[in-house]
Amino acid sequence: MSSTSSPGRGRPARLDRSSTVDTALQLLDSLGLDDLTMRRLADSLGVQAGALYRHFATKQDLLTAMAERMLADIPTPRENGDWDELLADLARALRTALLTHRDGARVFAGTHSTGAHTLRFSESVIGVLREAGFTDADAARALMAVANFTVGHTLEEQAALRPGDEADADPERLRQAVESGPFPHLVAALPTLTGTDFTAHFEFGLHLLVQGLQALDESGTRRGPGGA
Amino acid sequence: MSSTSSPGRGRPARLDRSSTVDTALQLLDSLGLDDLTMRRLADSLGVQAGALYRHFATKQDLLTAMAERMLADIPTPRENGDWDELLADLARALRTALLTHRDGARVFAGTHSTGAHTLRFSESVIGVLREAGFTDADAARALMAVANFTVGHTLEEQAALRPGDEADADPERLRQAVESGPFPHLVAALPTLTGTDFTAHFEFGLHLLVQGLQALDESGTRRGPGGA
DNA sequence: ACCTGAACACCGTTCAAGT
DNA sequence: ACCTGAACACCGTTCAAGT
Repeated sequence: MSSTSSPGRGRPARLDRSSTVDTALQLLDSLGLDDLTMRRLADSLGVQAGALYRHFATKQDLLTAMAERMLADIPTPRENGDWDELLADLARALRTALLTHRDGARVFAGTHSTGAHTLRFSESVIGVLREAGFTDADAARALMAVANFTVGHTLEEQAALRPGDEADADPERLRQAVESGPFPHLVAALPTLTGTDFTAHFEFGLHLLVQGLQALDESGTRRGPGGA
Repeated sequence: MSSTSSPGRGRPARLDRSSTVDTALQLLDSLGLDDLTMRRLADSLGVQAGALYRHFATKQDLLTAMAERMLADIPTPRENGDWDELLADLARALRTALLTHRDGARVFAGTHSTGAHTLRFSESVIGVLREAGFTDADAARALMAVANFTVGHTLEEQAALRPGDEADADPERLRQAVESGPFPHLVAALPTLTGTDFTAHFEFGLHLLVQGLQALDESGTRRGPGGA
């Protein structure tokens, strides 16, 4: 809204990290990660490619800043609420954040931001779990499990929605391969495997993880009934 | 052992897909994915880069064949045994297969093989679950959840073990970022988060997924006690 | 201080021509 | 049939020189 730069219009553009990341994310959406080059980004900014290196040490540094930016809008969890719903909402917010940009999961998976947004997300997940009574170690490992599942899932989801024109070169090749071999169980599962309700797939896996944590909670914490 | 090619020795090497994939995987281990180029692979095979395109349509095609090969040694599950242990063993075998090659998870995540080894793995997972009484759809979604978690985890594991010299530029930067901000929960979780017992991390997440499936099994199947 | 111009050392891929 | 040689259209990154 009140951005100080109008990238791509005026010729003698002055760069800064923030508006460069903005433009890079727009370019990511229109070109995809494979075609997002330092030279094309420089063009979009009205600048020579070398100029980018005053602000980002490497392309990897740029990608890390883009990944960090992607998590900017993930909200902090409510103060009240059950831990299992708060945790699920954080996982959903992460998936949504990655889905917001083309190849978002691939950018995120290829980087390791230690920026404020990324840390705030981790703090939220671990906070929800520690305040629910989980061990420091269990909270940390639950964060990793949920984040790794979410990234893995979204990587698949965005890969499945990528190619050619409308939907499916992949499902058809898979179907043919499965049906021409000794894979009876796969044949039965094929309708679901090639289905495109990725939200349902994600919710299934997320539910398993949350259920697993509930089992751990009950076996470890020894709560009396009706505890406030 | 009885390989028909001696890549890198004789000059007028004849190429074929199988031995080219062998050499590519060796090169992957020594150079890493970012430095594995068609030209370097061609050099290793004593051939010009263009010659590779008689056997692989694109580099992506080569990478898919490499991913497929990585799963070659994953065994079929025993006929007897509890479904939860069989499932966990398949997940462990997938992680091990990806860990066997440098950047293995990155290669695998970037491809979509429909080859025999990949299909056999999927068939095994779905078979274990369907024979345990799970729905076709639940078995399919459980496969996706377990595979996505395993790939996501191994991506992180191999990324953490990559860089510079021995261990940690990353953990130190993370520690400093966490401790210089308002992240009390993260501080408490930091020892576990920066810990290097990736097997323990993996087993934790895997346990959550299996527990979740057990809960689903019990709520859905309505088993009497002691059923054989 | 920040950007340009130009270069360095590469890429994936294609394709006529050789054998 | 399969590979060579050479090219095409690019890359990420560096750095003296300009302003």
